[in-house]
This record gives sequence, C-alpha cells and structure tokens, in this order.
Amino acid sequence: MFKLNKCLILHPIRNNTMSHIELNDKKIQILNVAEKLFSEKGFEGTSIRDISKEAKINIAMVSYYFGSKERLLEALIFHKTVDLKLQLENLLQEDIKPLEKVNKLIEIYINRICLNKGIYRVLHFELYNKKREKSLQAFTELKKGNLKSVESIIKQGQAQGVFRKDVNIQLITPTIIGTFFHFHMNRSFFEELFDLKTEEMFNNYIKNDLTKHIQQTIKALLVYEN
Amino acid sequence: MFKLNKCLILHPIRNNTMSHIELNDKKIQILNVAEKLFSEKGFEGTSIRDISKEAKINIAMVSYYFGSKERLLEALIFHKTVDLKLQLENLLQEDIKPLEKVNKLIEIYINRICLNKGIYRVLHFELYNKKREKSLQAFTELKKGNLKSVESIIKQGQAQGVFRKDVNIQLITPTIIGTFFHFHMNRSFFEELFDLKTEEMFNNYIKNDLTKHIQQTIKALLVYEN
DNA sequence: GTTTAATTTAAACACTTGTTTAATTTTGTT
DNA sequence: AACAAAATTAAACAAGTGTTTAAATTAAAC
Repeated sequence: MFKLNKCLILHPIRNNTMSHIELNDKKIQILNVAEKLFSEKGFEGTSIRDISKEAKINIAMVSYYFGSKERLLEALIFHKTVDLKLQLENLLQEDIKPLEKVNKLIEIYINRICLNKGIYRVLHFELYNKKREKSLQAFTELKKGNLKSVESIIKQGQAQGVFRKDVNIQLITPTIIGTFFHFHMNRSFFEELFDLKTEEMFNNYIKNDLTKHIQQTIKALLVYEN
Repeated sequence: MFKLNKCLILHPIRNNTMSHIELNDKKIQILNVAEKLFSEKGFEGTSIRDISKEAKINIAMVSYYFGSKERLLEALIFHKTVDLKLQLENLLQEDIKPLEKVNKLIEIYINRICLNKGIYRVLHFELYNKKREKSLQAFTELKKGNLKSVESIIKQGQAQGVFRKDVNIQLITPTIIGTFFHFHMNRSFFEELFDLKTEEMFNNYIKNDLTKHIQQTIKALLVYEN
C-alpha cells in the first residue's frame, strides 16, 4: 500500500539488547492496547490512531517502535504465544493417570486462551486471511508442537489400555478449543441464555460448567466402556 | 461517520414487491461477491470498491441498492440464514431413533455451514464486535430457534432412556459447531497435516472423517453405557 | 413516440488511513 | 555543562474510505 522510501531504524536499541526481545514499558503498553482493540474491532477495524489514543502516545510511536502496523501484529503474536509451549511440555513429564493428564490439558488450554482472549480471537480471524500468512507462521509452529503433546498424552493412555484406539487424535484439539471458542465468540448469546450478568459470573461459568462439559465430552470419547 | 443530508429512496421498488425481499440478479450478484470478500478479508477489510470491481458494477450501485455497507451486511445475513430454521424444524418431525436424529442434526449443521462458509465466518467475527450488534439480531434469533430444536431432540432421547441425563444440553451445539469451525478456521494447518491437496479432498475429509468424529464424540457423550 | 421511472455512470465530497518528515524535548554519558 | 542518542511531537503526505451528486442511459408505460 505504502512504500518505505527510506530504510528507517525500525528497532531502536537501548542497553545493547535487541528490541524485539527487550520490551520496555511503552512497547508493552502499546501491545496491550493493540491486543484489546484488535480483538474488539479486528485488525483492519483498528487504526493506529485508535491505538495511540487509547495508549496515550503519539501516532508516530507505533511506527517508531514496531516499524509498521503489520509488524506490530507480528510482535503481538510472538509476545503472547511463547510460553504455552513450555506449559504443555511440562505437563507431558508429569507422572499422573492419562485421564487426569487430559483433564489438565483441557484446563491449560482454557486458562491460556482465557488469559489471552484478545490475541487468540485476532489469530483465528486473521489467520484465514491469506495475506497475513507470514505474520502467523509462528502460530502454526506453536500448533504443531501442541498437537505432538496431545498425541503423546493420548497414546500413553492407549498403551495403558484405558483409552480406546478408534479415535481421531488429530481432531481432539479442534473439539476442545472449538467448543471453548464457539462459546466465547457467541458470548452475548450465552450471557443471556445462562443469565451471566457480570464478568465474574461469565468467567466462573467457563471455569466450572464449560470446562466440565469439555472434560466430560473428551472422557466419553476416549474411555473404553463397551 | 457520514450523515444522510437527504432521505434517499433506498429500496427501489419494481413489480410492486418490497425490495428487501425481492432480490433481482444484480442484487444477488452483489451479495455473493460481498459474501466472498467479507469472508476472505473481513467486513472492515473489504471496501465497496473491492466489491464493485469484483462484481463488475459501479461503486454507487451498492448504496443505491442497499443504502449503505452496513445494510448490505444485514441483507446478506438475512438472505443466507432463512432456511436453516425450516430444515431443523422438519428434522424434529421425522420418526427416527434419537441417535439417528442427532447424527442427522450434525450433518445438517455441517452441510449448512459448508454451503455458506463465507457468511458464517463473517457472522462469527463481526458478532463479537459490539457496534455491529443490530445487524446481527436476526442471527441471534436463529440461534435461539436452533437451540430449541436441539433441546427437544435430546429430551426425546432422554425420555426414551437412550440418552443420559447428566449432560449440559446447551453446550452441545458449541461442541458440534465449534469443532467444525475450528477445523475450518485452521484450514491451511489441517490441509498440511492431512495432506489434503485439492478442494475436493478437503471437502471429502469434512464429509467423512470430521463428520464421523463429531458424531462419534456426541454419541459417546449422550449414550448410556455405565 | 413521448413521458415517466429506474438504472447506471463518473466525479466529487468529506473524512480516515498508515506512514514519514523535521523539529523539539528528554535522557544518558562523559 | 556539553554532547550525543533516544524519545516524542505536530504536521504533512499520498492514498483509500463510504457516500452522494447530478447527469446520462436504459427500460417501461401510456
């Protein structure tokens, strides 16, 4: 759309650290506001002016720190997805029953996405948008890793004879995350349906009822009971 | 943003029929292009110029026929969601076993959303966007109706003693649609994972494997086997 | 064939967009 | 205190936005 007619110093460096790793207060502030607004209004629906107004900074600061709106999105994705991978790998090592592990997995997923509500909404939408593919490659890698973790947990259970073997392992994550997401995407519908008047009530419903439903569903699917 | 300084004749009438019901060829053409582009690039990410270029019409025609971009979205939603309701109500009347009915329900859902891929993506995204609430009220009504259909099917099964009673009926739709949607939203990820090289292979995977997985999951959740 | 209404058009409107500029202020180092 | 680097600013940039206008074309009705 617009070409850089000069190569800017896109990543100002302080204290000899690379700026896309070092995130000073102002950068984090921008990222948080961006996450909020992107998730509320979409990437295209949010202007840099919206962001800078809400973050109480000058418009130029976004370009100054991140180079462009596109790169801001990249930085946001990177910043928000780094540690889920670690959490799952730790779970793998735990010495508990397979079903317990699956239940914990579900809790981790829900908790993670709940904490970073915003960015996951953006991701799932922008992801479909072909032109944004490059920005989202890191996210694809994350998903591959997650799938491997899930696979090995379930195969453990199958080897122990507690999980049935005729399940499509690769489609279990879509069921877990999809259920949760659909609930979140239709938030106002379910708020009305279950009479969840406050933010707290909504979050409690997720923590208790929705989580229980997903765990019950996956258990029913996995556990041998013929 | 912009005020109408004069009340336009927004719905040109021909043959004495109301235009928001009568859709001539050009209107349908615009709606189809709008659906395609909205789903590819989002509502905000698609300009009226994009639409008019792809539909090979003048920019002004969109305002002429629909009044505004916002109203175009409303017309699109209305146009694409009218008949799902009927389909579900017919299913209710069918005289088949509860589990068969649930399986058919799942097939209807998947088929429906597959046929109107585009609009459902738009809906699920724009829905979250508070400012678009009015445009989407018709969709909320649709969901309420759907939920009632699902409820009555499952309660039938429970009354016959074939479905267990400790399930959260209201969360079954999220599991069905959520699983499917998550699969669709992460299309390119699963294309790579399952090596689905062509559009046909992808659709076949949905028709066979994904549908089977969802049916298997819901069956496991519903059917008594303690 | 004329008149009326509906359709289509190019151009303009007012406004928003992401980005860059050049000048200014703040900060850190010596 | 003096200097350099970094941060911040207001203003401008070119391009894009949804919408409206007024004139031109087409179709329908009489």
